[in-house]
Amino acid sequence: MSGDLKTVLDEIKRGCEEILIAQELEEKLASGRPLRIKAGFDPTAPDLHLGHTVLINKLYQFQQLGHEIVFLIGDFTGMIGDPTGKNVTRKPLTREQVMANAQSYKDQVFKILDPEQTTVSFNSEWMSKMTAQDMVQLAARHTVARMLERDDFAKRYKSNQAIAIHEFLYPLVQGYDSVALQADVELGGTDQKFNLLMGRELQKQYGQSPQVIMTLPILEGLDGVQKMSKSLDNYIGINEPPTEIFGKIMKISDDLMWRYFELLSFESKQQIQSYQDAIHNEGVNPRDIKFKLGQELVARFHNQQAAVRAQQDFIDRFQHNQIPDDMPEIVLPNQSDPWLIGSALKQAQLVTSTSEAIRMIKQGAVKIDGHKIADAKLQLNAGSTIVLQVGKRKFARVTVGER
RNA sequence: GGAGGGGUACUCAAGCGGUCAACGAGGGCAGACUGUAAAUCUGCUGGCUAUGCCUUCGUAGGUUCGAAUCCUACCCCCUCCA
Repeated sequence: MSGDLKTVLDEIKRGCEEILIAQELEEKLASGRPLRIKAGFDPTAPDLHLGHTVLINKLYQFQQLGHEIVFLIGDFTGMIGDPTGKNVTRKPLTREQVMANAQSYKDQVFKILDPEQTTVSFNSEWMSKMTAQDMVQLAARHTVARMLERDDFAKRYKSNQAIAIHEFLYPLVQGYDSVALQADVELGGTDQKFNLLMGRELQKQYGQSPQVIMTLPILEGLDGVQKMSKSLDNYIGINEPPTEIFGKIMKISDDLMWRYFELLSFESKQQIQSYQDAIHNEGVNPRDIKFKLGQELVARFHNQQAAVRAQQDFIDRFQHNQIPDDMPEIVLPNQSDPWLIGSALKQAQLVTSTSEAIRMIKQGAVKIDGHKIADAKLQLNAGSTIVLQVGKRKFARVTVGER
């Protein structure tokens, strides 16, 4: 194996949980022809966060090496619903909905992927042409025993929970997609392993060279423990504003930073290693390395200029304790009684209730124009404009109404 | 169909007639320390122009001066038996 190929392989394997079969991947890469790399996605409306981009980054890597990416939207499989034990058959989305969601995917993933080298396809293209006979023949290629090897099926079967027959079709259809696409490699999350292997099996039976499967880990969220998800509110959305992305990156722990470097950064492994060395050997502040990660990600989802600004904003605000330039502008309506600080904070949405406002004041978290206040019954001067601050991050410029 | 057990704040989980806006833990928020990191320490963690008032312990009634706590009905969850 040439040294060059070895470096390529190293980067391809980076971050992967499992590659089956690694040997075959090496052979396919060594052949020199562009490979077809498949990854499947739900047809539901996407709202991508960094966790989702782990997989997309891997696709991008392949793309950089000149391979063909097939971004497969499972509009047909979406009707079935990936078996979880609770899912019933989902309502099929209308064509319009599918197309709208597909567009939304494109808007998001093309912040990473090169549209020129990406084929977006829908599995209804071939699946909806199948006759009942075709479907039966496809089903005939697999046994119930094999299906029951899948973890969640096995569990449910053992505990006497219902498994509807159509649930078996999900892996079959997903697997058949690989046949239809003649995929060389399929990427997926670790939870997709069974389905990915199904593709291999079916390809063998259809006389194709079986795809290599690569599973990628579920990214930990900002807490460093649980998986990144919107519902746990430990995520960084790729559509978030630059200062948010940058700020959230700065908030992660040092340990998690390296994990993010491995899975999210396009820096080479050597480069990342050199960062670690710099911290350990030269006493470089890890914060400054974190800056690089923040910069890279903001630049990816916005642009280089925004990245520089986000960092400067961060430095101004937190290292120099400056009040930021842009913040929500709130006008408190005129009223006969003077505005009390508690209601004003609530009105400005810096707290959710006046009770919370009073608690915050007691804890010394509230500042007016940068000066800490202690009086929970403070009255604001009618007609004045002030900057209210709660904690380190929440600001609002407030104009107090006349009496 | 029968027999038990249980539903308490964001989550888990005490409380089993007044001192309960409800122990404790986790999470979250804030303060200190920092590098807005982690770890650690401290405080807070129903609402309200607020030494008081209002609403909350599955739902609806009832007993009582007074109920998360007792009674009745209903709904939901779990376990065992058939």
